[in-house]
Amino acid sequence: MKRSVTEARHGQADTDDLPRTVAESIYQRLRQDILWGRFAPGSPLRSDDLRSRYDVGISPLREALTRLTSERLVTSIGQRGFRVSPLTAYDVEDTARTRIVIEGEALAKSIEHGDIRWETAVVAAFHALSRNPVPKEPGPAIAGWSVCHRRFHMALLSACGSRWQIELAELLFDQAERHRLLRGKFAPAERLKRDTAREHKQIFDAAMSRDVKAAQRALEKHYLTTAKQVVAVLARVPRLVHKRA
Amino acid sequence: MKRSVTEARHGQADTDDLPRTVAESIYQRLRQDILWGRFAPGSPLRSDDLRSRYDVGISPLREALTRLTSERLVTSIGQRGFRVSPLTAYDVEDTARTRIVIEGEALAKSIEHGDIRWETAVVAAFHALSRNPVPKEPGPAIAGWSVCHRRFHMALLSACGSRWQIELAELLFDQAERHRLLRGKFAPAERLKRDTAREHKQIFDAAMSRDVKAAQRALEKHYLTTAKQVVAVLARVPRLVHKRA
DNA sequence: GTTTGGCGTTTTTTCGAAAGTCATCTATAA
DNA sequence: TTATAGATGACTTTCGAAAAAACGCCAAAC
Repeated sequence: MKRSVTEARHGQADTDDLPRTVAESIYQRLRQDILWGRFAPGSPLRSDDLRSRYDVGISPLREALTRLTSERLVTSIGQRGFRVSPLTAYDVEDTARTRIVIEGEALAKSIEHGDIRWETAVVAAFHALSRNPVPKEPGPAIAGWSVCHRRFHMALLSACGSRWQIELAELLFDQAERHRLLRGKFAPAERLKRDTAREHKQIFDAAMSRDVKAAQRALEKHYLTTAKQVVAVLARVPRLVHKRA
Repeated sequence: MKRSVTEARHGQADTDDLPRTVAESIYQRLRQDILWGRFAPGSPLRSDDLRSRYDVGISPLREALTRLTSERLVTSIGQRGFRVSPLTAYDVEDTARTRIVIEGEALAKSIEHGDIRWETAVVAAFHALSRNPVPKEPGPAIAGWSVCHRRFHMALLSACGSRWQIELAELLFDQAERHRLLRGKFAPAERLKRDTAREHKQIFDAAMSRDVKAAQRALEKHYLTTAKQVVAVLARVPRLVHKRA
C-alpha cells in the first residue's frame, strides 16, 4: 500500500516526498502560498514576478502552474496567463457536497473492512490531532495542525480499498483547506464559535464503534458547518470573490 | 452554466475548445494517442522521440505531459522522465467502482432536479448515440461513436448541479475510455458478446421515467460489465500489464 | 458619442542549447 | 570471483533569449 520514495507520482506529498526537481519544490511552495492566501483569489500570477520571487527559471515555474491548474487552485486562460482561481460561494458549497459523496462512501467501506491496523492508525492520528491545539490564526503555527488534520481525515478513509477515492478525497481536501484558511485569515473570530475538536471526536467515536450511519452523519455535518461559515465570510468580505488583488 | 469560448480551463474539451497554444494542441494529440493505445501502457515517453514525432519544442511537450500526469494517464518519476501509466486489473476495477459512486449520486440528483431542457438534451444525446453504429475496431471510425457515447453519459449527469462531480466524472470517463479502447484493440471479439445499445437504452428509459434506483442499477451494471471484460482481456494479454512496449 | 485601427508596451509562450542526473560499463583492487 | 570507483553515454531538466500574442492608449472615422 505504501508508495516508495522514488516512485513519487504527482498525486500527493505523503511523508517522504522530498523534491527531486526544482519544478517539484516550486510547486509545493506556490501551492502553500495560494492555500494560505498569500495570493488573493483572482490575482494574476505573472511569470516575471514569480520568477524573481522564487528565484527560478520559467520552465519549472510553468510546470508548477500547470499542475496547480489541474488541481483547480490556479486558472489559466489561453495566451493570457495564470491567475489564482477565484472563489465563489458555489465553489465552497459544491466542494463540501462532493466531499460528502466521496468520503461518505469511502468512510463506510473503511469502517466495514478496516482491520486492527486501520483502527490503530486512526487512533494515532486522532490522538495527535487532539493534542495539537487549534491555532488562532494562519501562519507557520497552523502548519502543524493542518498536517494532523489532514492525516486524521485521511486515516479514516485509508482502509476503503479505493485508490481513486483516496486521491480524489485528497484533491478536495486541499480545496477545502484553501476555503478554511481564507476564513481564518479574514474572520478569525468565526473559528472560535465552534468546537471543531468535538466534531472530530464524534466522527472518531462513531468510526471506532463501527457505526457507519452515525459516522457519515457526523462527517457530513462537519463539512457542511465549515462550508456555511466560509460562505458567510465570503458574503462579508466581498473582495474575496472578485478578480483583482 | 455554459463556459465561454475564451475561458477555457484545463478541465475538459467541451464543444468549441480550439487550441490557442501549441501546448494545448499537443496535449490533445498526445492524449488521444495514449487513449487509443498508440503508446502501450508502461512505455517510456522520451522527449526527443516526441519532439520529432509531433514536431514541437520541449516546453509545450513537457506542459502537456505534466497535465496528463495530473490526469493519471501518464506517470512521472523525478529525473527519470515520463511514461504511459501502466494498467492493472485493480486500476480498472477501482475506476469502475469510483465512477459508480460519483455518477450514481450525480445521476440521482439529475433525475430529481432535471427539467425539460435536461430531458431534451438526454433524448438528443441518446438518439445520436443510437444512430451511430458501434464500430468494430479502434481507429478513426470509433472517434464519432466515442464522442456520442461521452455526450450521452454526460448529458445524463448534466442537471446534477455539481460542477465538481461533473468534472470528476469526466476525468474517470477518460480513464475508462482507455480501458475500453485497449480491450477493443486486443480483443475485438469481446465487444460483440454484449449488447451495449440495450444497456444504454435501459439507463435511458429508467432516467426518463424518473426511476432513480433503476437508473443507478442499470448504470452500475453497465460499468461493472465493461470492467469485467477489460480485466479478462488484461489476464489474457499479459504484456498490457507490464512495463516495456 | 461610439467604434475602428494603428502602434508601442507588457506579458505569455516557445525554442534550442547548457547543465545536471541517472544507468551502465569497464578497470582495478580486495 | 566479487565489490568498488570512475568514466561514458543517454536522457531529463533548467535557463535565458527570441518569437508571438494580448493589452492599453490615442487618434481618426463613422
